[in-house]
Amino acid sequence: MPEKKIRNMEQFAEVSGISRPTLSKYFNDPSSVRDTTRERIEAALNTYDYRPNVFAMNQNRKLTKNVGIVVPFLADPFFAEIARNIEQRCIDAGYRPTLFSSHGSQKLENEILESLRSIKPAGVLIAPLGRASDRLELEKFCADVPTVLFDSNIEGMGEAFIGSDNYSFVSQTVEYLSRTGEPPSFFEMRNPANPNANKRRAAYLTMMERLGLEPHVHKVDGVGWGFEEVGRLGAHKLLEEKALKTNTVLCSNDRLAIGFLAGCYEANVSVGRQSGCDLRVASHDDHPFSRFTCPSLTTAAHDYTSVSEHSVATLVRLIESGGHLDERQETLFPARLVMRESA
Amino acid sequence: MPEKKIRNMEQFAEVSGISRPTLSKYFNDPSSVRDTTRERIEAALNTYDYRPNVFAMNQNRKLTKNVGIVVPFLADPFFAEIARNIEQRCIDAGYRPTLFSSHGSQKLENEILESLRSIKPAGVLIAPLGRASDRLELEKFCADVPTVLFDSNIEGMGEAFIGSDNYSFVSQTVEYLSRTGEPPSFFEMRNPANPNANKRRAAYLTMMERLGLEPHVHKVDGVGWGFEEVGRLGAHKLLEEKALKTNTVLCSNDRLAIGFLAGCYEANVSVGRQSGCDLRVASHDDHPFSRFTCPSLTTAAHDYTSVSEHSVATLVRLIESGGHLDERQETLFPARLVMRESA
DNA sequence: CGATAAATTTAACGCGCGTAAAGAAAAGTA
DNA sequence: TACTTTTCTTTACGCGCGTTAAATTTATCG
Repeated sequence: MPEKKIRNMEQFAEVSGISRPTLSKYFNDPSSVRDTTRERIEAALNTYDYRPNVFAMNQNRKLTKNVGIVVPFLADPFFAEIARNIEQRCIDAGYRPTLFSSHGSQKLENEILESLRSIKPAGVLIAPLGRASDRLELEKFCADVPTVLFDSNIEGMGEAFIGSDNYSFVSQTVEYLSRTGEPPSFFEMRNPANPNANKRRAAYLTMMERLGLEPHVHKVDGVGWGFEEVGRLGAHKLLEEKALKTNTVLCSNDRLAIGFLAGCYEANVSVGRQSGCDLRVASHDDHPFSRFTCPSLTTAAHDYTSVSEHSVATLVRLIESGGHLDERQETLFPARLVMRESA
Repeated sequence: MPEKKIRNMEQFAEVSGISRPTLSKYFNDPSSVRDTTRERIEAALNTYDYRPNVFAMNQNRKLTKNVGIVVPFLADPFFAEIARNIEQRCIDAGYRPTLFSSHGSQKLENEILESLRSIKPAGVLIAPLGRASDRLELEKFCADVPTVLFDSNIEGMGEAFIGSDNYSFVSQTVEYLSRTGEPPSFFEMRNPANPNANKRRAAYLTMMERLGLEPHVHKVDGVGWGFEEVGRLGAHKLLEEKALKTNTVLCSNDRLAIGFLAGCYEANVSVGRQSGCDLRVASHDDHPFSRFTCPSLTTAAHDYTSVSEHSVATLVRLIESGGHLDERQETLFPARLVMRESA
C-alpha cells in the first residue's frame, strides 16, 4: 500500500498513469473524458485520496462551479427551509453553493453582492430584500453575474424570477373564508418590505370586488423583520379600537398571523372556526411554525418544492446557456389551501 | 480621471506607486505596513477600485482568513440567530466566515467538514450534531483544523468549548417553579440528539433531590429535529394517560414546549400561572418564538451575546496562537430566567 | 549629524492548476 | 489493412499572488 501523500495533480498523474491535462479535464467535467479513462481515474481516486486545490482550480477558470444563494432573513424558518432545499439541489447539480443572509439590511445585501463577485460565481440565486434593496447595486450586479431571483420579484431584475402566485394564495383564502363565514378583513403592515405584500393586498381587493363584498384593509405600523411583534401589537390595537368590521381576519403572512394570534390570546379573544369563537384568523405562507399556533393556523402553502426545483433548474439552464436568457422569464406556482383550526 | 481597469496587483502597484510585495503585505494585514504607506494605499484604493483575487491569494498562503461556521439545524431560529451573531463578529475580526448547516444529518455534517478542508480555513466554529455526529471524522478534522465547539459539547473534542450552563438553566426554572407552585415534572425526548438534553435532565434530578422533592421524568418517543411535533404528540399522550404527577411541566427545550403547548390547547387543557389554569409549562432556551406562544412561554434564556462573543474571541485567540491552546477550555454562561404567562 | 533599526523596493522563484498546440495512440469506419 | 476521428500525452506557458533575499530608502535616536 504505497500510502504516499499526493500533493498535487502532477503527482496524482504519476501514480494514476493519466496525464495531467486529462486529469484537469476530468475534474472540470468528468463526462468529458472517455469512459475507460474515467474509470481508471476513479479507481486511482479511491486508492490515493487526492483532491484538487480549489483555489488553484478557480484562479484561471473563467467560470467556477460556485453558486451564491442569498436570502433576506435567515432567522425566518421559511427562508431557512427554502434555502436548504435550494442548496441541496445545487450540490446535486454539481455546483458549490454558498449561503448568505442579508438579515434585513441593505448594507449587508450590498456587502454580500460585493463578496459574491470576489468568488466569481457561475450564477447566483437571490431572494432580494425587496423595497429595502439597493436597486442600482443589484442592477449592476445582475449585469455582471448570471442571476435568478426567487420569492421576491423586482421588475426586470435578473434573468428570471421564480416565486409563488400571490393571487392564487389570496383568492383561495378569501374564497374559502367568505364561503364558510363572514368575509375577511385584510391585515398587513403599513409599509411592507416585501413586494409580495403589495400583490396580496391587490389580490384581496380584486377578489372582494369580484365576490361583491366590501373590502376592509387594516394597516398597522411597524418596521423591520420582527413581524410577530408587529402582528401582536396590531391585534391589540384593532381589538381595543373595535375596528374590525367582520369576525374574520386575513393576515398578509403567517408571521404577522402568529403575532396576531398571540395578541388575541392575550386579549382573551377566542380564535377558531368553531361556533362560539369570537374571531377567525387565516393567513398565507404555511410557515413551519403555523402548525403549532393556538389554534393551528389556516393558511395557504407555498409549493416549496416546485419553487426551489424550478429556481435551480433555471439557474443551471442560464449558466449553461452562457449567462443570458433570450427573455426574462417569470414563473409563478399556485398555492395550496391548508385548513386548520383558526378559520 | 484615468479609469483604466486594474487587473492585478502588479498594475495596482504601478498606479499607486507602492511595490507589489508591500501591497501583498498590506492586503494580508493592513497594520503590518507603516501608517504613511497605508494611507497612500488606501487613497489609491479609493481612486482605482482594485481588490486582490481571492483564489490567487489563498492558493499559497498557509493560513487563509476563511472561517467556517457550522450549525446542526439552521431552520431552527435559535441557531439562525446565533449564527448571524457569530458571523458578524467574525467579519468584524477581519475574517471571511462561511455558514453551513448539517440539517440534522451526519452525512451532511461529514460532507461539510470535507468541504471545509478544501477551503483551508484558518479556523472553524462548530455546533456539532451531538449524538448523531461522527466522532471519528470530527476528531480527525479537529486534528487538522483549529476548531472551537459551541452550544453542544463533545468531551475532549476541539480546542475549546463555549456554551450555556445547563445547570444554571434548570436550577433557576426548577427553583422558580417549585417556589411558586407544585414542583415540576420533566418532559423530554427519549433519545435526545443534543448532549445538552442529558445535562438538563441530570440537573433536574440534582435540583429536585436538593430541594427534597420527588422527581418525575417523562420521556416521549420521537426522532429527528421536528421537536414541536414530538412535543405536541407527547402532550396528548401524557394528558390522555393522566401520567402527570403534578400540575407543572418543565420541558427540556422551548421547541418541545411550543409543541407541548399546542397539544394542551388541542386537548382543551388551559395553561398558565394564573389560578384556574390546569397546567403550568416552562422550558429552556428563550427561543425567538417563545414570546409568541399562547400563553407566552416562561423560559430560561441563553446569553446569546456572551456565547457568540466568547466563541469568536476564543477562535481568534486560537488562530493567533498557531492553532493550538495549552489546554482545552470549557466556558459556560449562566441563564437568565424569563418569566412570562405559561408558568 | 551619523549610526542603527525599520520599512520598502527590486528581482526572482514557486504554487497548483488552466489551457493551448502538436504529435501519438486508440477507437471507429470502410 | 488503411484511413478518419476521437482521445490522450507531451511540452510549455500563463494566471495572480505569496514569499524570500539582498539592496536601498526612510525613520529613529543618541
